[in-house]
Amino acid sequence: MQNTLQESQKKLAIEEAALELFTRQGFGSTPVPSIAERAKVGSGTIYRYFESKEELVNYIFQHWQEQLHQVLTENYSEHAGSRQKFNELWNRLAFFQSKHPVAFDFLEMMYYTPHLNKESKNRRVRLLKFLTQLLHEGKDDFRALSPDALIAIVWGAFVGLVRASTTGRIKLDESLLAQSREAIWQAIAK
Amino acid sequence: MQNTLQESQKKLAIEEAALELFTRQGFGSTPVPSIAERAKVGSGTIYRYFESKEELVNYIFQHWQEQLHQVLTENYSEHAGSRQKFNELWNRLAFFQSKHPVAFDFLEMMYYTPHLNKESKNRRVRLLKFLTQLLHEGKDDFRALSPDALIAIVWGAFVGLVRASTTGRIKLDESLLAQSREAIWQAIAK
Amino acid sequence: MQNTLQESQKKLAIEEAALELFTRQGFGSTPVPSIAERAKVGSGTIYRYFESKEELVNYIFQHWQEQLHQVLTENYSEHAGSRQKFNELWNRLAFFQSKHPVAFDFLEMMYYTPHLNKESKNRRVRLLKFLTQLLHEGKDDFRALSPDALIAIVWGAFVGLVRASTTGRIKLDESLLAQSREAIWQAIAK
Amino acid sequence: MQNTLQESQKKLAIEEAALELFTRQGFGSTPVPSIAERAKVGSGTIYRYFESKEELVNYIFQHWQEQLHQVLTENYSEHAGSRQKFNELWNRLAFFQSKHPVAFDFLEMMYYTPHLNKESKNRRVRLLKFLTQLLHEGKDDFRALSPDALIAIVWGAFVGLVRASTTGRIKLDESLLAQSREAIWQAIAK
DNA sequence: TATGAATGAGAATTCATTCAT
DNA sequence: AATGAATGAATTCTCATTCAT
Repeated sequence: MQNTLQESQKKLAIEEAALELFTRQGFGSTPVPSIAERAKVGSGTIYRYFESKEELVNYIFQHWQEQLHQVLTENYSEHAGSRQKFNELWNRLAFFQSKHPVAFDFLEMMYYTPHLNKESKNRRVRLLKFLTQLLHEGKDDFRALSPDALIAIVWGAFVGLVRASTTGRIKLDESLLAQSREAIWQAIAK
Repeated sequence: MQNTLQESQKKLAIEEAALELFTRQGFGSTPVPSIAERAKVGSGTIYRYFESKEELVNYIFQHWQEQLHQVLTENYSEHAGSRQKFNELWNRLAFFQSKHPVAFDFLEMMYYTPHLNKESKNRRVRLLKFLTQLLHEGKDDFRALSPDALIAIVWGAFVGLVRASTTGRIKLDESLLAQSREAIWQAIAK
Repeated sequence: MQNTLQESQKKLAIEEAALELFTRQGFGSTPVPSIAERAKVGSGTIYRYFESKEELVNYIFQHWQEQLHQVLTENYSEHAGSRQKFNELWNRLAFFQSKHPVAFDFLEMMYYTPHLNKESKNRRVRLLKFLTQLLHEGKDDFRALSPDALIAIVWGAFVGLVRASTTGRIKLDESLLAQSREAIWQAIAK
Repeated sequence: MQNTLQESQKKLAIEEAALELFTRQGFGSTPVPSIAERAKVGSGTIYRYFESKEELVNYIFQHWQEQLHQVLTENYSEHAGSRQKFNELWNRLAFFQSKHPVAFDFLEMMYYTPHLNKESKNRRVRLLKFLTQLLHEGKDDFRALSPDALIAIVWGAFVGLVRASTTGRIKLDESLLAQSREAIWQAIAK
């Protein structure tokens, strides 16, 4: 059985179940046996793939952080203007969130947690650095705020919309996404 | 011992310790005895004041949500314009966050958790309704987005800045606060 | 305040509450604070009168065993016949049980428990010895069984009737008491 | 491992240990870990088989009540006379008690306890109903007392003998059993 | 490789007892 | 004398992890 290119079905089921439960209940309130049950595997099986619950949560974090990284960074058109780059970024963020809403919440929730190890935190930092660089390149087009502050505003606003959608206060559809993209652009543009 | 006007010192110490630890480690990863230790009380003492760990977390949530509510809602000038109202709101948010940074993080983190009961969630909703109403009153001055969406953007951006500050990426001082207030205004203003 | 002849009201309230709760729930399932609550005293007060929960249960046992002893042994007519003595014994047992049903159950329940100390067990033995002697005196009138066996039968049958009455299967009134006295006499008489 | 016909060895060891300790010390004075220790299992194991300590005690009660029921009710000869039926009942009671002395004490002790649930109490009532019916069938041969009263007397006397044997006051051998059977017959026979 | 029964350390909670008032 | 808040050891129960099959 080819296990090089393709992860074991069981391992995937475990990751999927853990992602769901960690996100819904938090790391500390999620028993390993309940992950096993949801993944339809024995709880011993989890320990064939992951050394511990901590390793599991870090693995998942890194996996999805990587996915997010790829979506946000791949194939950026070099000669696009700041506005286009921003639109692109916003759209990709929305794309990722819509494809993987639970993973997005998970990443957002776990990053401020003591359960992540150095490497996991680094992965996040790496993405932030890319975004910083992106904004830095067009800095003349942006409000006189540090790239980090601009990113905090954009990212935070997006997360705010996602949360409001999760709690049912808004419906985050194409139209709202486009309108809010325009709104946030106004916030950061010079 | 005067216990009428003043909450028991022990109870306050417990609330304080629990706030800190829940925020730092999460509800499920915080053992009751560690709260007791930090509060410098016996662990049995916690159960004299709170029926369970769940009751404790809800009590703290409701207490701070109430504080936040007061800060954000008290004494609004009726005849202020939208811009002034927005500035006021932002400033108050910043004021509360700077006075009670841990409590702010706690509220932000716990609201999306299954550990809160109905009443706790209601308290949050009540605040959101107030903000909705505030924006609705000046709706002609705002971008054509639902009040809920506008709030999500403003609140989210603010939280984003706080988070970036917590992780050390930015320094959230008076100046940055003022600049970002201006930025977000541009996002929501018509 | 005279405390020599008369026990403190508080002490009596504690004994009364403990008797009730120990009997209903068992020694190990009765918290000291719940005794205090029922006795309407502070839980510290219990420890002014009794060194420990164990001392309390033994005190109560000895107290009621003493009462039972007195009722069953006082003023026996020397020149009564065996039948009359038996009737007298049965009637006194019934009298005590009807006056102090909870105490009777308590004594019956606690005697087979490891919570009683030597002295408490001795008190019971002393009563059994008296009864043995009583039966021994009239041994020619009784079935050829050891006094201990006869006592076991009589006492057991009485307890059986009390239990059936407690669970509501029978009504232990004068008439039934008299009839069963006659029945048991037939069991032990020669 | 064949687990269809045979209960798990561990479960049996737990039941056995709990039966012993509950009987000796009472429900409330028996810590779960001490049951585990006696059963030579980890204390967590107990909770794999029983949801709680309460469920454990009820399970054991129902199990042994069932055994007692079978012994006392199986294969009664339809055309036996009252005297023979009574002898049979007494002998079976003695048989069960001699085979399972601890279980007999346990049943006797627990029935008057608030730790049993409805179903457990019902099991006992079912047996009493059977006995009532048995006595009712031969009611012309018995003293003019309600079947429930007669049962209370017989059962109580038997328990009295068992208790006296437990405390070492008598030796409950074949001969004494036969003699006391005759004695009790005299108590209940017309 | 996969399982899930078993474990015991650790979690939440209770309670016998103490002690400051 | 009386209280009841406070305590921490003990109790019930959970769960991360192991291991025999």
